[in-house]
Amino acid sequence: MSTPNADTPVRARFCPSPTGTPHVGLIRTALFNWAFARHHGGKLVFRIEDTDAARDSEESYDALLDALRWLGIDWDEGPEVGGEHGPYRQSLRHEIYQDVVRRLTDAGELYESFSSNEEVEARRKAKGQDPKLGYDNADRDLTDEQKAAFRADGREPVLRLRVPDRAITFTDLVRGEISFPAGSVPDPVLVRANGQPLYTLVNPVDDALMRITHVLRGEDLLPSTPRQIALHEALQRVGVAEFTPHFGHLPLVRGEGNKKLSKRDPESNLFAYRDRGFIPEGLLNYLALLGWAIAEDRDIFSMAEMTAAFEIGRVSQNPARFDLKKAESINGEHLRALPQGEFVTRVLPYLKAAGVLPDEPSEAQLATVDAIAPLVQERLIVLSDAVPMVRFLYTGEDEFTPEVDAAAKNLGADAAPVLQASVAALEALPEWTTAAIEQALKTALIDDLGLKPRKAFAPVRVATTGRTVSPPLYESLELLGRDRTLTRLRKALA
RNA sequence: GGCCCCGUCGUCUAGCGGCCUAGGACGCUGCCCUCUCAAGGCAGUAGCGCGGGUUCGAAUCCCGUCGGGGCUACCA
Repeated sequence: MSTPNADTPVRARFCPSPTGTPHVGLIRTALFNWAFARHHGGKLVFRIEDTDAARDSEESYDALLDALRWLGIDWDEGPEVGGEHGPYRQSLRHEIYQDVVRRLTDAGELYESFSSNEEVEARRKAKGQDPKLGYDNADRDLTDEQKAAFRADGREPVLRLRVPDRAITFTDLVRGEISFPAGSVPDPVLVRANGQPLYTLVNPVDDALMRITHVLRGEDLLPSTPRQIALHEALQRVGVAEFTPHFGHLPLVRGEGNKKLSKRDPESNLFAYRDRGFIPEGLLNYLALLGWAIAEDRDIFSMAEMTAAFEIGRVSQNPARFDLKKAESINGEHLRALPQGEFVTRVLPYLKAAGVLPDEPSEAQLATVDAIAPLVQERLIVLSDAVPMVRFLYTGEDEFTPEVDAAAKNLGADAAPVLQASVAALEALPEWTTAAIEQALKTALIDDLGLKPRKAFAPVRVATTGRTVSPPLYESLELLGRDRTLTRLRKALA
C-alpha cells in the first residue's frame, strides 16, 4: 500500500459529527490534530460528518464552531473559511459520493448484498457460531439470477466493500505495528439500499479526496481501521486516492471508574467548563496533558509551546482519566498569569451574568472592578469564583445581609465590643486609605482591646463583606468607602 | 464469545538496558508566611500487576499469565 511521501505537506483533519454538545474527549482530539498540523507547518482540515440526518442538528454544528473559536483552535480549510476541497459538510457532498460509488462498483470493489440481519444471524447459529461475529460475506458471489430473484421479491441491496482475504497490517503512529488477521473484518456496508452513503464510505473517501496525510483519532476507532485501509486501497485502484494516510490512535479519555468518558456524562460537557470560568489557556493545557507531556518536570505551558514541541510519536498509549482537580489547578495557574487588564476583561462577563454588575456598568463600577481585580485574581481557580468574592461591593445597603452561617458564628453578642471599637476608630479617621484603616483597626482591636488578630478581624470582615472569606480586609474597606463600611458595622451592631 | 489496544505513586505522567535506593505534577498530610481564604516556600506520603526467560545488568527486550478497556450497526 502506498503512503504519503515524507515530503508531502502534512494535512491533518478534525471531523466530528454534530450530535449533541461538544465533548472534552472530542476537543482533546481536535487539539492534538491542531498541534500536530501546526508543529509540522501543515494544514488542519475541519470537516463536518453530518450524514446521519436523524441525529445531526444545526445547534450542534453551531456549538462545534463556537467551541473551537472560543478555544482558539483554528482551521485552514473547512466551514466558514472554505478551501479547495470543499464543501466541508458531508451533507453537501452527495454527488461526489455517488460518483465514487459508481467507480468503485464498476471496478468490482463493491457488491450488492441482500442479507438481512436476521438471515445473517440465522446462518451463524446454524453453523454453531456466535452471531456476534456479524456478517458472513455470504453475498459476495451472488449470480445475476440470484440477485434478480431477490429483486423480484421486492428486496433492494445495500452495497458492501469486498475486504481482502488477508491480514491487514499497518504501523500506528502512537502504537507501532498493529495487525488484524484475515477473516476478522467482515465486509462493511458502505451504502444503504436507498442510496444513502454511510460513515464507512464517506470518512475514508473524504480523507482521500481532501488528501489527508495523517489521521489522528481516538482509540475507539482502532477496530475500524482495517476496513478503512481496505477502502483506501480500493480507492487507489480506481484512481480516486493517491495514498493511504498514516493512522495514529490517541488514548481514550476516561471518566470516573474505568469507562470511556461518555457523552451522557456531565463531566464531558465542554461548555460546562466555560460556564464555570475555565479559560482556554488552562483547559487546553490540561487537555494536552491527557496523553502527552511536554517535558519531564513541567506541565504548565502555552499553546505556542505545545505546537513547537508536539510529536505524535511521544503520545502515550495509556488511557487517561479526566481529573477535575488537576484541571482546576492548571486553570488557576493560567488565571494568575493573566495580565491584570486581561483578567478584568475575562472576568467581567461572569460578573454580569451573575447579576453582580449590570450589562452596562458605570464608570465608577468599572473602576472598582479594576481596583478589586488584583485582589481576587490570585484567589480563583475559575472565573466564576470571583462572583461571591466581589459581590459585597456592588450590593446596596438596604439589600446587604451577611451570610447566615457567617453571621451566626461571628456577629453574636461578643462581637459587639469589637464592632463598636471599629466604628469608633474608623469614623474618626482623617483619611480613608488601606494603610490608615489597617493602622486604626490594629490599634483599636489588637492594642486597646487586646484581641488576637484572628478574633479581632472576623466580625469586621463578616459585617462588611458578608463572608468569612473575602479579599484582603483593609483594601476591601477602602474600596467599600467610609460611609458604607460604617453603615454595615452599625447594622451588624443593631 | 471474537478481534484489537493497554498495564510505573490514588490520578496524569517521565523513563525508551546501566544516569533509577524510579523523576515531576495534581491530590492528601504537616510546618512556615498571615487579618480570612488563597497564593507562595519547605517537608512528607505513595508506584514499576504477577511468573518465567534474554543479559554481566531489566521499570525498560521476549513469552506467558492475570487484570483493565475498546470495538463487534444499513450510528459516527
